[in-house]
Amino acid sequence: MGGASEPRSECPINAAVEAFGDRWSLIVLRDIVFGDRRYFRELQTNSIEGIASNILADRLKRLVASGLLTREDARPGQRARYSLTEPAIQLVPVFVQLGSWGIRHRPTSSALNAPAVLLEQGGPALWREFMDELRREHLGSELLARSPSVRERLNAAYLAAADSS
Amino acid sequence: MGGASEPRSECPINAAVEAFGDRWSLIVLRDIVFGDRRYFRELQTNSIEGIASNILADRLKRLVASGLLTREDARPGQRARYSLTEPAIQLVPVFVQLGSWGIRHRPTSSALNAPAVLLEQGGPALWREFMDELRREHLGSELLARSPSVRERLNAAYLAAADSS
DNA sequence: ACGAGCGGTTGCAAAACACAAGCGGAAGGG
DNA sequence: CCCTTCCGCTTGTGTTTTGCAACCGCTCGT
Repeated sequence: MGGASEPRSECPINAAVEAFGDRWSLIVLRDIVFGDRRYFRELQTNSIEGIASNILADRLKRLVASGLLTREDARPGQRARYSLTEPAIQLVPVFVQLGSWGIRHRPTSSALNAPAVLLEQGGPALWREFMDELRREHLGSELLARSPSVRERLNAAYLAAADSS
Repeated sequence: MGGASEPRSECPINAAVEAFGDRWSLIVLRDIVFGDRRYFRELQTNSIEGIASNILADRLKRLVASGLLTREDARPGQRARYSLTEPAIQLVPVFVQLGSWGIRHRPTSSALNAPAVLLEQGGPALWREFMDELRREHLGSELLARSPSVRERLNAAYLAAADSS
């Protein structure tokens, strides 16, 4: 379980696939990035896809091992918080493109689309703002300014779309 | 085997994960898009990750079933050509972001990086040009202009990087 | 008739996945 | 103290997917 076992190739796309190319890793990361879930139970019980606890435990371990998440302490029996690392935060553009593609080419819910639409329309400037926000929340320095956050706007778009549907 | 079995959710990101979120689908598509491989044996024997023939057969079937590829005829014993569909061509921005991420955050080969770097620097204008090129090659209308193609430039970049390493 | 090339299939073992149940530690209340 | 609740998982079971190697029927050029 310990180690990265020989990459299949040195292709950057293959590297990405090896890091999170399975049916759950991106879903977990999505819930942390967009859903602001940072604890095991939160991730499990609020999962719309219904992830099983053993799979979640395994993915969290792997994502920590591969440097996409960090796990903050917690002695047994206590809440352990997961945080995004800089590499994980830089997945935002990947998520945006995946979301844009999904909206265009698969049947999806307009409510769940709303955040993706907003990010697409906001363009790279909005992505960067969101990434800065994630850095503030996940990489120390939890202080700093408070204007309506990008995630709050994304959630507002979701709720508005959910209400009207 | 026939049908799309109930999506786990209507989230656009989940839709993308369900369509090609496994260890091989994106690799196969990458080889078709960037490597210009359109036949089974080409895909199998030139695969740098070494895909097994049964996995390749299964992925091609699935990608056809989910509308990302088309398979042109071929009675048994004859070459069957696979072509990208419009949804698959629109994965180019996804590939670009995955490649950018891989370069930045994983150990990769500078030769295999070169095309990704070029696409990143070229920006959306170059992506669109490449997508138009793919449309010409894969969606009928195989005619039209001939300036040095984007893929040729990507390959040139790869070869240059491979030589000097 | 023959060999090479074509797109696969088959069998088998190992790994990953899904589902349900349970577990030891910690925290809160009576 | 005891009891309940919540915490992050682990365990056990059966099913599905993967990886590896061998093999198959067909067609085409010679």
